[in-house]
Amino acid sequence: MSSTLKDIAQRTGKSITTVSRALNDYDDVSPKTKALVHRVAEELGYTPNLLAQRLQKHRSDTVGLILPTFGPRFSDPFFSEILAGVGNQAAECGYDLLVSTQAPGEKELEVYRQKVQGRQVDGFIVVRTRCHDLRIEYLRGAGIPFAVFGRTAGKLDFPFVDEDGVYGMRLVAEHLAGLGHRRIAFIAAPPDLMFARHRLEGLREGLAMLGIPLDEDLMVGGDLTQKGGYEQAGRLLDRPDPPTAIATGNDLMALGVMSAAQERGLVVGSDLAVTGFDDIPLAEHSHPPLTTVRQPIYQIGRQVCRMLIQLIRGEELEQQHVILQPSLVVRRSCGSTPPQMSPL
Amino acid sequence: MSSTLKDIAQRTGKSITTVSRALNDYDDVSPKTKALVHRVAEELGYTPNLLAQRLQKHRSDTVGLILPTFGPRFSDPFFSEILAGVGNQAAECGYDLLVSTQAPGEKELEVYRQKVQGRQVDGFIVVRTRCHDLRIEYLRGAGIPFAVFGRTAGKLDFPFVDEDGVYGMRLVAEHLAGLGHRRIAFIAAPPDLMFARHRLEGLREGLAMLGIPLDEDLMVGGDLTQKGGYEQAGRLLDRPDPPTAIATGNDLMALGVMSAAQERGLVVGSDLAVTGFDDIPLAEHSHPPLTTVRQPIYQIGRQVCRMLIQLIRGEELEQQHVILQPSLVVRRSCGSTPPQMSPL
DNA sequence: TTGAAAGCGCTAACAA
DNA sequence: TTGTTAGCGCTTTCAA
Repeated sequence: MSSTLKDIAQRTGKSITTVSRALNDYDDVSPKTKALVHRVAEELGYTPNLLAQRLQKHRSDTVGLILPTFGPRFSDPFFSEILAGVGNQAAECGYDLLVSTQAPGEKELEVYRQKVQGRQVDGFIVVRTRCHDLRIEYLRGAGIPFAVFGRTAGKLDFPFVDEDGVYGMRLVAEHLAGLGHRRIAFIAAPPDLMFARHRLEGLREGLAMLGIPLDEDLMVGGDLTQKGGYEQAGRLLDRPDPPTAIATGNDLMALGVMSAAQERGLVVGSDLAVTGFDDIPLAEHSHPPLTTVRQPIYQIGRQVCRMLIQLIRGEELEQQHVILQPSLVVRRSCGSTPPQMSPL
Repeated sequence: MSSTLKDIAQRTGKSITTVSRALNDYDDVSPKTKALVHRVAEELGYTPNLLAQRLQKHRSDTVGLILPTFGPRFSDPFFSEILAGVGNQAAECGYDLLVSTQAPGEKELEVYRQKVQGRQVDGFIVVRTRCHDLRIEYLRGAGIPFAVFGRTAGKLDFPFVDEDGVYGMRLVAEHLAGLGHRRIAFIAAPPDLMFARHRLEGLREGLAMLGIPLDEDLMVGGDLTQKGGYEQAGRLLDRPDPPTAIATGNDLMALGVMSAAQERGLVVGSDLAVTGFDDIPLAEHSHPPLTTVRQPIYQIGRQVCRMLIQLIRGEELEQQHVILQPSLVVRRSCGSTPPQMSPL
């Protein structure tokens, strides 16, 4: 059914070696032979057995990506976009993408180990970093190439791309303050996630710089889901002294916040300001459209993947560390006039 | 850095063969030798080279999944859930998952071919079927195992799992009719997708059975995105004779419909009924919570993957064709009282 | 310009 | 119970 070099060798009367070299376009093969070999290869529908090639070359031409996800009802746009970015970049460079989903915890490192030891991947992409990230420690120790989306609290001696979450949330703080808000709540992302820390820090700094008092009771934790945002917002809004603005650590939670507010008869944009972070596609067409901080996840995915491949190939990295400046996307969830006439 | 059978053989003074058999727990190896080999393997941190194993075994222990996605701003919860389902099932069975994203079109089959010919995968999962699906024709012709989420308009001589979209939309029709709606619009999914056809058919049948006239002008096409739903709903609502209910071919579009309605000052649930299809996580916490048809995507992903693996292993399939009955999830977007007290 | 031979790391048939 | 031999499909010295 599937032909090999041997088949071509037999048909052409050449040796396997010659066939191999002809196919790989070595210049020590006569043009005539090359043409012959190529023709026969075509006829036979030859495709190299990548497994064999890889065994011999000691590379898998595959990058690994393990999505740190929880449970069956998993549907974080962040992962979709990062996957598309990494996947497309890998494909363009001729690499395969090996994907796994594995919740953070005990078994997580085992999966990394297994893929590394079994030589199934040439390198890893790590996404959604934790402050102390065992995955990174493991990969560093294993001496295998890896590139990271995000930073950690420890030594940043690895290649990464990250967005400047501190700056992003400072923009939010300024925006809300500029609109006159003084009681600002924040539904943060889980504190073990590094980006959560940055975003929280950015908000704190921003408010401090503007001289706006910060009520610790209004700083609550969230789980990144719409449901989580909904629940936390409910609690915040049901307080005797509810906030006038609720900022969140990601868009999904912001959508939940809006639902909770609307359920209570509040008009988002006038009775309550809401902001998100990420600018997922859903943010643009929510009601009202969500004011948020734009993080080009897809592009970051591509860039991290490109970094990794350069690393694998032993090329010099143009930049070892990339920190992107996010921008505020003002829509209508804070009641300010959006820059465009219509959200479309 | 990484040890091989040879290393263990040298250290133990045994032959490579014996080591291999000891490690694979053959019963023609003395317990003593086994123990020795295992100990040394442990010491050396031995992990088999999967590439070598696979070459020799003529299997890749990998299943392929190519997400038929469009463009960079890709974020369809459908894909996230199917990915999680397939991925988890594959992992449980000891299979790797090779993922690609590739928009439908010219180059699509090339990607399938490449993975098949290169022996990179033992089989494929096909998702989001088209009425005439070239991917399926190719795989059928290539004689490689595959299992499908969805059906086609052609001969159903392949293993698949699908949901009964006709039935699902009939439930929607009944629900809306029961609430008194007579002018019902439908924003369909792209007509080349098989599930789109089923759902449209279900709505038509349902309305016909109930004796409700169907206005062809209210049957419009959508692109599965929230934005698409938003735009189409805008047109429908701006008509001189707008519908009182808008059903959609998937949840994402329904969310867009709600935005468009709310932007026009309509109250979803009283001024306008909206329904979706899929029951993605977002549907539960939208505002108002979305009445939709529940399709257990994650579970289907698992099941399709299990099927494929059985096929690969040459096991008998319990069922070649599975069609699941979806159920209506009544929330508040149609104004009916939800069955529970609160959406939580 | 070409081919023989070795080897990547592993498994399996066959002998001993 | 163990080792020898061969081979998966490919690439790469090294000689011819």
